[in-house]
Amino acid sequence: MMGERQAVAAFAALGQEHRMRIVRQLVTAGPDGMAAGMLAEAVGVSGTNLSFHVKELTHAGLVTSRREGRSIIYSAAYPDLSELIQFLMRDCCQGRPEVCAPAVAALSACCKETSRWTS
Amino acid sequence: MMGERQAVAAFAALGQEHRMRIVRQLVTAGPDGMAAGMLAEAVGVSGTNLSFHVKELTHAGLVTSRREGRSIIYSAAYPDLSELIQFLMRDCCQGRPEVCAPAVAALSACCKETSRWTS
DNA sequence: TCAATACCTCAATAATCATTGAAATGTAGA
DNA sequence: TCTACATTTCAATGATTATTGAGGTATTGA
Repeated sequence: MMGERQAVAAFAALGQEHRMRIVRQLVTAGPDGMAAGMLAEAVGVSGTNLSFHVKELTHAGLVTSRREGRSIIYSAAYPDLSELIQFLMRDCCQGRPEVCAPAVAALSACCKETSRWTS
Repeated sequence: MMGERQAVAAFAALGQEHRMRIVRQLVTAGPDGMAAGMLAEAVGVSGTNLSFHVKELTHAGLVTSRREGRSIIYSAAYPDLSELIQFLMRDCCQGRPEVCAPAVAALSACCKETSRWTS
């Protein structure tokens, strides 16, 4: 389960325009991920700069990588992203369920087709 | 609806140990909020420092304040927190519902007593 | 093995952020 | 009005963070 230290690191990582875009790009790209070059172009940063930000995201546990030929492929760390969300939710509910109720409602609608996941 | 700019600002605000604690403390404290002095002690920072961080959180839209006698009372901005969560959820679902399904499951369990909120 | 490609690491610089203490503001009660 | 109290503002300092360019490493195909 995700601790405060780790959650703070993850939020700090997401609190930067380019890193937020990188994560969103990778989440959209899906489990197959994207090569560094493509990702840099999509996000609009130099290769060097992408490398820096991706390393930050990797340390925060939000992104993983693998080599494939002469490319390095980055992917969103789906399980860790999910845990971060759960961390935020868990805290938001501390005695105040009315805070996250609208969020869970929106989420339920968004994920309706997978509502068979029930635990 | 929350935009990227605003979400980045909110995440950046949460990506700092003391600010994260301030927000959690206020969320736990409920809508009645907490006086600055109490909050500073609870979080473990000086009054001056609390003032700085609370201002950051206010700019990020995560905290609101009101004067009450000679105290200033801070409260969590529940609606904005909820929107931030929804922003994260919305993005996590872009074509990949399996990412947030575990989170929504955990959330549903946590907020079971308010499941009458259905939109 | 050579040259080209795709990325990364390192060091330096500029920019932003966190913390502190001193001084100012606004509020309440005598 | 005077004093105590709660909190903020300001200026200065040190600590992180972001970005860049130069040079390095791994992989591929000729």
